[in-house]
Amino acid sequence: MNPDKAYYITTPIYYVNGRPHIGAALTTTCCDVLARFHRMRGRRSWFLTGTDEQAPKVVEAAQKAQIPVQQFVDTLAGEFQATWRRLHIAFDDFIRTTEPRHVEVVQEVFRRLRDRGDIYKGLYQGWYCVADETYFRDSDVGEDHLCPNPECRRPLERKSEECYFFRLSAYGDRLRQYIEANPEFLQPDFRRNEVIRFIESGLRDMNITRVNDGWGIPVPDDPDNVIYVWFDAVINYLAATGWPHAPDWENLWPADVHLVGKEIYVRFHATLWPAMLMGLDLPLPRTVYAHGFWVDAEGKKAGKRTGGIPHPIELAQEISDLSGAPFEMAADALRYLMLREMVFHGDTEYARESFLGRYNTDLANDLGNLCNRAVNMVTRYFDGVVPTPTRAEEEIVQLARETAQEYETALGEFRFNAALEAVWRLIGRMNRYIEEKTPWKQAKEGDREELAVTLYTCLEAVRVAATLLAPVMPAASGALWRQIGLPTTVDTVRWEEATTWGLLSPGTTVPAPQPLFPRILDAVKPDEKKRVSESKKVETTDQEKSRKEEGTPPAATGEQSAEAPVITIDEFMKVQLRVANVTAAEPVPNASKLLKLTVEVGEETRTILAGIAEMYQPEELVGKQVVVVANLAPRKMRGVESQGMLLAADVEGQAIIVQPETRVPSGSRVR
RNA sequence: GGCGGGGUAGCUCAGUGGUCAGUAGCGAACGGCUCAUAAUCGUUAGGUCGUGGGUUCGAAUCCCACCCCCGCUACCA
Repeated sequence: MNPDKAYYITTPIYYVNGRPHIGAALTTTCCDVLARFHRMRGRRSWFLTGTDEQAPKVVEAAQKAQIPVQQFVDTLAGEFQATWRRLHIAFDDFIRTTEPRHVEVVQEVFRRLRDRGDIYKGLYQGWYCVADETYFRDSDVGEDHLCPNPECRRPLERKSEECYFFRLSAYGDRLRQYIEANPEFLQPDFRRNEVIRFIESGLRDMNITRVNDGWGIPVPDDPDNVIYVWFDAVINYLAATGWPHAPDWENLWPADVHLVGKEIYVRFHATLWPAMLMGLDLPLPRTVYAHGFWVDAEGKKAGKRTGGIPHPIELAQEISDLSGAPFEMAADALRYLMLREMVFHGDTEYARESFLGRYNTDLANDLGNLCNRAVNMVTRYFDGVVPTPTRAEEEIVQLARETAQEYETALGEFRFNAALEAVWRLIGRMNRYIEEKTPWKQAKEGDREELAVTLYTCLEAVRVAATLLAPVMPAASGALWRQIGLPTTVDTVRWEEATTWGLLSPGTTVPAPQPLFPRILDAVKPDEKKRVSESKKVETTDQEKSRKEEGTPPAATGEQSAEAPVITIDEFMKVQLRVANVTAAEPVPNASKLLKLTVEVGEETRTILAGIAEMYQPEELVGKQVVVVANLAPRKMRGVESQGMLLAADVEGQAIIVQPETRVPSGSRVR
């Protein structure tokens, strides 16, 4: 193995269509923690993050904001970097897909794969959704030519064009073999199974270019086309190493970890990207790990109150405001809280009360107060000078050593919460230790020798805890070290300091004790006005191709009013709405949402399919009057032709049918 | 419907055949202590381990069926 090979870890590159959100903050913080951890252990580590700026959606967002595209992406890329800095994220490199170094490598990859026949030109016909950046086959698109994604439903563009395909279909077998031979490659385990099943279902060649409309990376020797966003995006991991010309690119590649959210895992990071690398004859990343999302309590038991999920900086600011802690400490608190609350492999409910509550219990009460009471007693009983212990408390020394081991193991398995729990077991033990030793009695009884042992042990334990926590809370660890009189900083700290007992020198002077994490006094009561009335699931990861949000930066959390275009009365009158009587209704086989209705529209009998099975029983519909679109082109679904469309109100995804206020003749025109 | 994940103490979860299900965290109750940020420590909370079968000397843990929840996906024209 290359002895100069760095520990290379990446986040996905984030879309610059809005500000960073807490999901991106989670991914990025996790990477930062791992990078810091490995650095602390003496291995060179290299942490890459960046922004994805080549997408058509970016152009859209810029236009909407009425800002030149380049300026738009510059601003947002700057905002990402600023956000990460404020959250103490020490990335080593920040790649932007508009940078020449990225563009050149994308084109080089394209050339190489084309030369070996893995990229070929073909004809693509289909519907394209700009918002989702996805093509749909004819069979997926209805007569209205709206995006089939139920949460998008924007108008599609018809595209019939020559474009390039990546021969993904050729890599299924090799991928499977590789995945099965390398259990570390895809994690967690159950995700690996999903990938294998996805591959078994048959990989299709992927269309990877589109017509050049002035934004995007031109196809080499064919500048009328630009490279499609996914193909482009994943290459950033390689581009940042300097491949293929930089002499030391192999000191970075292959990546040790690609950490991504689960939504971009199966199709892109676990299949497309590895297949591309195979085509380039490059080694695959050692591990690709998918984590889950934050979700809110929507759909859970009624009465559970939660708000929306705020932006990370705002959340840190709120913690700072409520507690009185400086922003840097609050930012570290947020880092801790995210990692401690997250069940990393799965989805986790975000609850404001839970975050703030844990701030108090874990950080203020357990850790902060432990440090405070220890330092306070040193000040009170030893004039602020670290006493000389006559012996070591073997049990505590042993526990500290075990804690470090557990922490190390857990981080190696991406179990951030378990790593932190281990540290808190040490902290909890120390609070108990103080109760057992009752140093205030030792002081009163003049047992200076035992008192020295007790307090020194406490300070040492705080030192070890601070060291273990340094990757997670770099600023807070610094504050803890300062509080016990040490000059240690996150830049100089080494892992061995966590596994070596007794590094704090007796005679050291400690500063006057101060609460590091001041308690939040009214955390229990949710702050009503702060609560953003919100809905649904708040996604949280990385580069969400499926993101529904508009590309505007502000924290506007309201519903996306899909600003309908104004139409004329003539246009409206093209739509023939008529009252119909439902004469029969039955479920459609193999469809959970569809009902097949037989309706009479005047003299005419029609079959209409409606997606209302979740709200209505067939029998309760018979005899009802409904409103249908009578002149809609027929469309087959589940093998049944629907001759019209039933009108229904969309209430959070549930369909409520529209009826005349009193009974009217069947066939009556509605307008 | 297909594929995947899950249903364990009030809440969040550990726990993949065997001392009576967890030393778990939060919340709650009671008690102790006073160095400390109304902090901390102790005790308590007696939960049909979703339901019904089966395998086994023995299952929360294996098998089958069913119910419910979540994710991806197909179907709401």
